[in-house]
Amino acid sequence: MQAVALDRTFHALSDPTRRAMVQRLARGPASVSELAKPLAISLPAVMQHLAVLETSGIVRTEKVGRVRTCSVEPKMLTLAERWIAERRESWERKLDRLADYLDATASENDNDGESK
Amino acid sequence: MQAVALDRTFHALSDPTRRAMVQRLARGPASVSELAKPLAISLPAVMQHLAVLETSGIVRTEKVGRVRTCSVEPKMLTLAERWIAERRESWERKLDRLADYLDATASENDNDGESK
DNA sequence: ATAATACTTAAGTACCTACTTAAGTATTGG
DNA sequence: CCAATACTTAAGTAGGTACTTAAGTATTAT
Repeated sequence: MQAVALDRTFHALSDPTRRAMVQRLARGPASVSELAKPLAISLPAVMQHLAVLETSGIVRTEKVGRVRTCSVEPKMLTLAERWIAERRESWERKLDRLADYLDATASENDNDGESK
Repeated sequence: MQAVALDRTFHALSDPTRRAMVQRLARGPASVSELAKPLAISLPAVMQHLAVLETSGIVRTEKVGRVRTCSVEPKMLTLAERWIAERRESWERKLDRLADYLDATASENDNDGESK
């Protein structure tokens, strides 16, 4: 099962600083210090957030020379997105069937009719 | 901004027990004890998870007599789903533009041609 | 070679989470 | 009425999270 992957992905996205980092990276790759620049926290704190994002699989990083370049890895985003979408759609189908049933019941009452 | 709502929603979804509860509720409303039955934790623990889901807005509950009935509230699911989808799509558009650019560069090298 | 840059590691602190057991409060069936 | 049911509240505990500052280690520019 992929439960642990979802745990990590949703946990990673539950922090506003990490979401800001993902938002920045959605525009394209960035170094750690570029990522840190708009944030009002220390660089080690940024590193810790980055580790959470990387462990979850949302972000991939590669170090060349002294610069670590970070980029989005969309697979995990897609996994999380689909988990939500599937439950939401299941719920909405349920609602639709209920509406259909209520409509059917209402017209039965309208003409007091039964098939057969 | 809706940052706090996203914090709470993603946090709520980051726990496997809470996701199991959402999954059950996606099939239709349930009482607290129905929700608790398949889970290997105490009822107070289930209540605490339920409080997290309710505070996040993912689940709505209503008490009638001694039974509290829980159901999915899809608005917050949609909000979270769209947050992910927008960043993923932004990243994918970026990749597409890069691919286009590389294609264009490649054909320039093929025929060494420039328009005009 | 020296110094600036770009991270990285370590260690400590204040809160937050998920869980437990024990003891409650309403409702409802016999 | 009395007891079973369905939750609810309270309090405690073990472990996790998000930060901090201080002190590193590589790389690159002068």
